[in-house]
Amino acid sequence: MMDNKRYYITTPIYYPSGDPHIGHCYTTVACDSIARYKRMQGYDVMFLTGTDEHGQKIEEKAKAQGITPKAYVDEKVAVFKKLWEYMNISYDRYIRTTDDYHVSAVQNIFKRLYDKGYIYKGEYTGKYCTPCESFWTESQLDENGCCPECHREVKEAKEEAYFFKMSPFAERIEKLLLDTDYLRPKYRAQELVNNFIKPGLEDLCVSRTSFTWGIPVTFDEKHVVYVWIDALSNYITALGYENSEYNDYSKFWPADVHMVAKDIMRFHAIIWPAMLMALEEPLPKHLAVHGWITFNGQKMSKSLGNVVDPFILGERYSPDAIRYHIMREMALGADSSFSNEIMINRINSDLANGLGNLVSRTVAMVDKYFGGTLPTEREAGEFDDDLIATVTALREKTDLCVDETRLKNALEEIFTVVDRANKYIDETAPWILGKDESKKARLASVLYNLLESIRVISTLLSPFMPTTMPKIWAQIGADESLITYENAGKFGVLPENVTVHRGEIIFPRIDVDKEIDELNKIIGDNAPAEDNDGFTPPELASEITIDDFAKIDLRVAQVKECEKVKKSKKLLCLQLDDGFGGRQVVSGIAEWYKPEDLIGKKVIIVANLKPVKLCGVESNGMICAADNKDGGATVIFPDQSLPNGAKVR
RNA sequence: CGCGGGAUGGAGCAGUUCGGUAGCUCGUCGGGCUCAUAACCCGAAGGUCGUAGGUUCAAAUCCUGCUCCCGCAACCA
Repeated sequence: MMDNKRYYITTPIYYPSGDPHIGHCYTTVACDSIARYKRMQGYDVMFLTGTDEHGQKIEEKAKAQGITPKAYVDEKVAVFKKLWEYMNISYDRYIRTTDDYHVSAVQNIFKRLYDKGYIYKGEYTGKYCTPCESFWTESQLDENGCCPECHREVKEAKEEAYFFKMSPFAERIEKLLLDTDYLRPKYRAQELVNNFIKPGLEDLCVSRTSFTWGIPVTFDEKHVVYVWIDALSNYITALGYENSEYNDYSKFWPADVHMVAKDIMRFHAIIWPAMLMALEEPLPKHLAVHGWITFNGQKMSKSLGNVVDPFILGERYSPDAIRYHIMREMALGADSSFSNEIMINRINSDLANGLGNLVSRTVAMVDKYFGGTLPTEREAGEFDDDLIATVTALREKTDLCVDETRLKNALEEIFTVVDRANKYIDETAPWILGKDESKKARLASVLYNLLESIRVISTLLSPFMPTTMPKIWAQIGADESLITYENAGKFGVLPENVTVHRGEIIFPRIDVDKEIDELNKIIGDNAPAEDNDGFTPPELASEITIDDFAKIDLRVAQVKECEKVKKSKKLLCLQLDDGFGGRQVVSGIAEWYKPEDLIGKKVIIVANLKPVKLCGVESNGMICAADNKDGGATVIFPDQSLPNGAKVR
């Protein structure tokens, strides 16, 4: 029987190209809460987290700091681990993709897939910058279509690379997504199938020769294993798959839950199952996808200066309050907006006013009316049954929510009971009972029922707030041996003559206005130094000669017609009078300009740009625009009196 | 017509599978209480359930058109 009680849950392995922020906390805290809950239920839990430490970006970051990639990641990993310690994350194992056992395991996996014929050698085509010896994808190129590093021209080039065959698994993956409850929330499945599987699964490029900070392919030393196989296999190598460092694979695989944010859903929903299918290994049971934490409605980003530093918040409100807020706001699949105001209001209303105050007033009454120790005489009353029924039914409800990774709902259920208990105090009015010597037994019953309610609530809450709940147990006089999952389903566990210990206020109330001011100040201080009213000019491109400039033919032209390109959000299609009989240009400015804003206006165009097709529409040239400080673009409008076709120099 | 999700009192959400009194949290207002962290309890106001039609005795819920938002993809010369 006990053999079945195993639970394996993972966070993604994070990419340590910067310091961790509250977004990393989100996934990790969720997993930690589930892991703790499962342990409480008696499961043998494996909770894995770690870091994905290879790749070009790390290589570059390290180079910029003049240190080795390993030294760079060592430093970052220390910060991650410090944060997890601070947030009281109870991971059982921490995997680093630079760990020796992982490296050799990945090499073995790569070789196995090669031997099975699922990996083959092919050619990778992309944009190549000769001076930098680097390949770039279209989207990495700079605004002129040049190398993002040196801003010189790139050319189409090919390099040999290894590819992983995805197509043999398309049908099985489609079934996995549509017909099983693998993906949570499931409504994302249709989108994945339509976008990636129906058009035909493309083979995946799984090796690179353009950088060296990676796991070498054993049978072809020029190549390093690209992120997919390296990173995704962490979930099994950490259990000892293809290595002898650990020996838990047969015990814990398949995983019960992989928790990920939506930006990496695709890899976990399609590529990871395909890899496992190729290896002929069982598939994980669930992939739980959550949204991002947005800050005041915007996605958090360093350049906006709105990255929330968990250490700062934790210092002010305690890590448990942060944990609570994150989990309480988190809905599976959807983004959760984070703002200082929402967080503080939540902490105040739920933790301070609701739970904290319930503990405080209950303990205070036991103190006041009985000197801290309840007498053993009891007298039942009319509201008891309802309270007891609500409390004893709670465990089953939270069990269900946790199993379905709906942590928000689990917390909602628990706080419904907090409210019920607060109401019970009003219903029974202990302060009136306290004035009547003959009602002492009834009063003792009321207070005992409250202590028991608090015991159950705090037990079930302890996976979510592991630091604070023991403080509550101490106050209500609950010996920790009584704090068990078993007892969370029962009423009447505390000794009849329980003694309480009034202590510090568990969740202090926060002054909203004052705190928001101070937080804004802190966040302001953390934001990058701003000049130009928030606009930071990009670095200058490398020097060119007048001859180089002469290669660019800039002309004045007038917009004759303009319309949105259908199937595109950002493109406008413009018919221009360029003084040479007209031309059609497509420009990515639809987000900032309506067609009617532009008709009749003169603009400056790059007239000798090679034509391209965008979204199927031909574009002959480009319209000059400047980045504005809102992150948008502002078209450069020359004087309306200039003739069409006039050269700009 | 690329794919998918959504629009419900001031804010954030549930309800839509299998039509039948529109519910929750926060906020606002009024009342109560005093054990407690100016906390707690009760009550009230506030919604043409995006829009236009259709089916029905009855539609937030089913069907059709439209508008707007979001995500994915594409693309952003």
